[in-house]
Amino acid sequence: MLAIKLKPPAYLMLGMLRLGASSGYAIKKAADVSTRFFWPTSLAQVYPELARLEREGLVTRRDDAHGARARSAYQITERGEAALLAWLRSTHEAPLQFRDEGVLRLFLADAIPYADQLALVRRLRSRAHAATVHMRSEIVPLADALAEGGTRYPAVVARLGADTYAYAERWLGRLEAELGGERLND
Amino acid sequence: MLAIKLKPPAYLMLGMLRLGASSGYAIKKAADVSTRFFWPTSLAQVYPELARLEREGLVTRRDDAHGARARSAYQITERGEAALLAWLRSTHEAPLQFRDEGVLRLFLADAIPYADQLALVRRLRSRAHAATVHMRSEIVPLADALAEGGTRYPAVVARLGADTYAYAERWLGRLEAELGGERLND
DNA sequence: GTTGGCATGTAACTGGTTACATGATTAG
DNA sequence: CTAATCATGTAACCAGTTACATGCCAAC
Repeated sequence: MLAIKLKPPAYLMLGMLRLGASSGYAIKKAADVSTRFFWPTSLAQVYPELARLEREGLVTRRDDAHGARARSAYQITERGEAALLAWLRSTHEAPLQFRDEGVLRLFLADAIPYADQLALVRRLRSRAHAATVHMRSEIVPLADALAEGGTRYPAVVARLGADTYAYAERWLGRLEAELGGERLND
Repeated sequence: MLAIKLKPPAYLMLGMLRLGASSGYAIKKAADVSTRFFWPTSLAQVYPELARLEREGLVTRRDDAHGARARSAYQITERGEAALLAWLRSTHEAPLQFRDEGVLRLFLADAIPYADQLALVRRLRSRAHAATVHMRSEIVPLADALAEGGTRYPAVVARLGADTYAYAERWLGRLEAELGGERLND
């Protein structure tokens, strides 16, 4: 069988279909409360990508209108399933990449006086705190509910995210304390 | 004074000029060993952006040829310095965003059998391990050398990065152990 | 003498976002 | 009745990367 190479957003959509989402809109909604933190998605990506997947026979589309409101219900095909599994098993790991304006600021913080440095660190910590709280209170419970149906990895990932944010929060808290004590770069 | 709004790559370049890089090439080289992990940059971004900064009077350019090899030496102006400081002090925090194919795979790992899940987790852990080692052995020492000259935040950021990768590594190690013991989703 | 690093720049492309455009259904 | 949400799609734009193009200088 020919190996099908797709980009990550395509696998995300195949995966969401497998998890029960059927319309493009539903895929986007599901992504917003789960993969958003490590793979954000917009509707303008979802619809064209679904059309492409249909052309390639990785999903099938059927009409699923609700009253007069049009809706398409997509389903993953065997070919689609095979492509998804092959990707999940492939050993090639893309290097992690992230971009963050906050950390960039911190990197350049020697340019500003002590009080501003301290304020910056505080802001970064409170941002990490907000992220931790949000993950723990909003995302983890949803993922845990899924886990009861046997789909466990969303909960694993939610917890990884929440814990990592919490770690960053503690780390920045320690930095703040050190700065407070030491009067670095006044 | 008119508030100048620039995008993060522009501030990165202003900051690198402040830290002693003078040519576009040098900025790119410096970014590759420091900001790469939270703000990667390519030469095709650096040169046009420097030209733009010069047009806006945030940097000045002078000729700095080395023999017959052309080179431009840039310097941050007072206006440039002011713009950088204003950005560093501004309270608005852009939300952290990162994209990672590895975590996306983990999120969808319920689709593959137990052995493959375990292999995936192992790969993610070893990737985190490699990142930790690289940061600790390559990046942190360079940043520490800078710190002796009084520029301390690059070392702070390098340590934050190294520690966070190490945390992820431990976390994935625990997950691996749990999976190994529990035979989740066989 | 030849390889690798220094040095600058542009063109084409890719991946992704925001804004636009439209309309139905449902919950308050 | 009206606001929010469901639902689909396109067009324009933006940020960033890769590939191309060129050539000098230093080290081995």
